[in-house]
Amino acid sequence: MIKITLPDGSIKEFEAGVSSLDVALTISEGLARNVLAAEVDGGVWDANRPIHKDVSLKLLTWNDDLGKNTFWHSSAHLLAEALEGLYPGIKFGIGPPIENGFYYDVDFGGHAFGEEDLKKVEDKMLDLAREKNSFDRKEVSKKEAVDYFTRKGDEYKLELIKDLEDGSITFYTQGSFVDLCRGPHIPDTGFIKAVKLLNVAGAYWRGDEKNKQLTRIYGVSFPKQKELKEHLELLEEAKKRDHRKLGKELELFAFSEKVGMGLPLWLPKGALLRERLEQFMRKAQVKAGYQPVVTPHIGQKQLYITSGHYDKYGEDSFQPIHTPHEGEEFLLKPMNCPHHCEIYKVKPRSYKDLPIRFAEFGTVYRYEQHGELHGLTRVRGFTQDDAHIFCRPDQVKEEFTKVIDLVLYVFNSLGFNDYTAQVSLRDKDKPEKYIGDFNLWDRAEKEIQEAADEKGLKTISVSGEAAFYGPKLDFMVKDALGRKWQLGTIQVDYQLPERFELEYIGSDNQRHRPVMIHRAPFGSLERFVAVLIEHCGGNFPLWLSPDQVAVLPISEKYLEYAQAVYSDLESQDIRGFLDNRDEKIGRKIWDAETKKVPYMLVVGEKEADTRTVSVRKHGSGDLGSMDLDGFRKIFREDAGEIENFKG
RNA sequence: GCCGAUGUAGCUCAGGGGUAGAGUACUUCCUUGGUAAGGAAGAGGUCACGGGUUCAAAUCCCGUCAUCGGCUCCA
Repeated sequence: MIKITLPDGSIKEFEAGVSSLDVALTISEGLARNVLAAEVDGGVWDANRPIHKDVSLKLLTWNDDLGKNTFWHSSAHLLAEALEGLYPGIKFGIGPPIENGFYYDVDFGGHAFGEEDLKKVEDKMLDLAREKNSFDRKEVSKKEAVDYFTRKGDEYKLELIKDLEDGSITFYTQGSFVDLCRGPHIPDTGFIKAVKLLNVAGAYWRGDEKNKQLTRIYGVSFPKQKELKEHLELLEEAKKRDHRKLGKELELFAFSEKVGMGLPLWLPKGALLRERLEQFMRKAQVKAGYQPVVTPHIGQKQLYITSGHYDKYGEDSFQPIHTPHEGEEFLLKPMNCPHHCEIYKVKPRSYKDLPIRFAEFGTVYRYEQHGELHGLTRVRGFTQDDAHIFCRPDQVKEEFTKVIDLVLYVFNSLGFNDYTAQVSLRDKDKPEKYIGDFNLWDRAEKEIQEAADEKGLKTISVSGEAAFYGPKLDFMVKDALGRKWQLGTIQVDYQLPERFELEYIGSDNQRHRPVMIHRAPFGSLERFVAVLIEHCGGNFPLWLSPDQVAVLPISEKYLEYAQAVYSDLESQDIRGFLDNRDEKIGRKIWDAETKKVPYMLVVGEKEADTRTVSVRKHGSGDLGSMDLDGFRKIFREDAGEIENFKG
C-alpha cells in the first residue's frame, strides 16, 4: 500500500500502481471525467501513469494552468497526427503548448502549405479526437529512439535525440502517431472537443536564421465548443483596441508609402498627445535632477566607430551620408549616447560634479528589417526619452535605484500596473556578442539585480537579452494581443566611458573613469503611445486627451452662446472644439462619443438663458446642468494632479 | 531578410474575363432639431505598381512595392 497526500492535507491509502485517475474516481466520477493530468510530487504526470510510492498529488483540470498546458500539448500531438495522415512523409520539428494554445513546426518538403489548408486539418483533428485514442507513454532506449526516427527519416527528431540522455527518453503514441516527447499528456484525444487553427508562419529550425525554415502552424483548442467561441470573441475584442486601428480612427498618426515604411507621421491630435507626454516627462526629470541637452540628428561615422556601434550595426544600418568633401561620412544617429559622451567631455569634471544627468528627447533612426516593422511599436525613426547619467562607481546603485523610482512613477501615473521587470543579461555561451571586460559585466549585472531587489521589484532574468555593451533592466508590457514590448529600460555601462575616455578628477586628485547609466522610462514615444492607446482603448486620461471637451450647440440659434462657452474654456487651457455643424444634437453627441471626447457640453435655449452648460461625460452619459465654474471643478478633479502642473 | 496571407472610393468592405458597387465620410440644398446616427441631391476610383496571357484583364499568370500574422533581429 502507498500513501497519497491530497492538496487539502488528507492522506489516502492505495495499492501501489494506482493512477491519478483512479484516485480521482474515489473522489467523484465527475472529477475523474475532467482530470487532464496530475501534479505528482511537484512534477506533472499523465493521469493514467501508475504511482508506486508515497506521493503528494494534485489533480489537474482545465482550471489549472498546468492542466491547460497539458491539454494544448496533447492538441499539438493531435495536430501532428492529422497532418501526418493528410501529408504522409512530412517531418516534424517541435510542437509545444504556448500561452494561448499550441503550435507544431513541420517540414512539408516541397509542398506549400497555406492558410486555406487549415480547415481541412482542423476537421481531421476533430475526426481523430472523436476516436478517443489514448496517449500511451513508453520509455525507450536512446538506440531504440534513434532507430525509430532513422527508419522514419525524421532528421529533426534525430537531432533532438542526440542531445538527450539515454534512459530519460520517452515516446508517446496516440492512434497511429508516435512522437518523441517527455510528456505528460491528457488521457485521450476525446477531451479535445473544439479546435481552431489560427495561422501558418515560417519558423527557423531551433530558432536559428541559418537553419532551414519550417512551417509553423498555430492553433488553440478547448474541451468545450463554447469556450472556443468565447476565446475567438475575446480575440475580436482585442483587435478593436489595436493602436494601428485606433490611431487611424482617432487621427493620431499615419504612414505614407512615399515617405517610407516605418516612418510615422504624427497628425495634429497625435502630436498633441506626444507633447503632453513629453511635458510630463520633462517636468518629472527636472525634479529628478536631469539637465536637458540638445544634439544634432547626424554624427560623423568616426563617432560610432569609437562607440562600437558601427562595428556592431554599421553594415545593417542606414548607410552613411556623403558630402561634397571626399571621404566625409555622416550617419543618421541611431542612438544618443555618443553625443552625450561628447557633451560630458566639453570640460574637465570633478567628482563633486557627479552624478551628471543629460536628458534629451532624441530622435533616432535605425534600419529595422522589413518584416520587423509593426505599427508604432517597431519603426525606423523614433524618439527616445533618453538620458545618460554619468556617475562615480560608488553611486551606481543609488542612481539606478532613483531611475527605477522614476520609471515606476511614470508607469503608475499612466496606470500601467501589468508589467514585467526583466533583468536582461548577457548570454555567457556567446561572449563574442559583447564588448568589454566580463568582470565589469558581472559587477553591472549584480548591481542591477540588487537595485531591483531593493526596490522590491519582482524580476525575471533572461540571458541573451543584454545590450552589447551592458546588462539592462527592462520593463516589458503586453499589447492588446498579448505581444510583449519593451518600454522602459535602464542600462549600466562601463564600456562607453572607456571607449570615449571619459574622466573625472577624484578627491585623490587622480583621473577616474565614470560609469554611465542609459535610461529611457518610455523607451520610445512611439512605442509608448502605441501601448498606451491599446491599454486605454483610445479613452485617454483627461490630461492626455487631444480633445478634452466638445461644445455642442442645439441649433444655430445658440451658436453665439456656444462660442462664448468655448472661448471661456480656451482661456482656461482646456482643449476642445465647437461643433457648429448644421446637425441635430443627437448626431453631434454620436460623433463626439465615437471620437471618445471625454466631455460634451450641450448648450441650447435653457443654458443660454441661465448661463449654464449641460454636461455629458463620455461613456457615462448626462451629468446635468451647471454653470461653467461647476464644470471646471469637475474637470479639474478628473484631470488630477498631472493636468494641473504647469510644465 | 525568411515563411504564409492581403491590397477595389478618404474610411469599412462586397464583387469579379465584357463600361466599377454598398455603407460611411465629403459638397450643396432642405430641416432649427434637447442627450449615441434627420432628409434629398451631387461629387468621388488607372480596382497598389510594372509586365505577360487574351478579341477583351480590376478579375488569370509573373515580378515589384506596401500592409497583416509569425520567424530572425531589436544599440
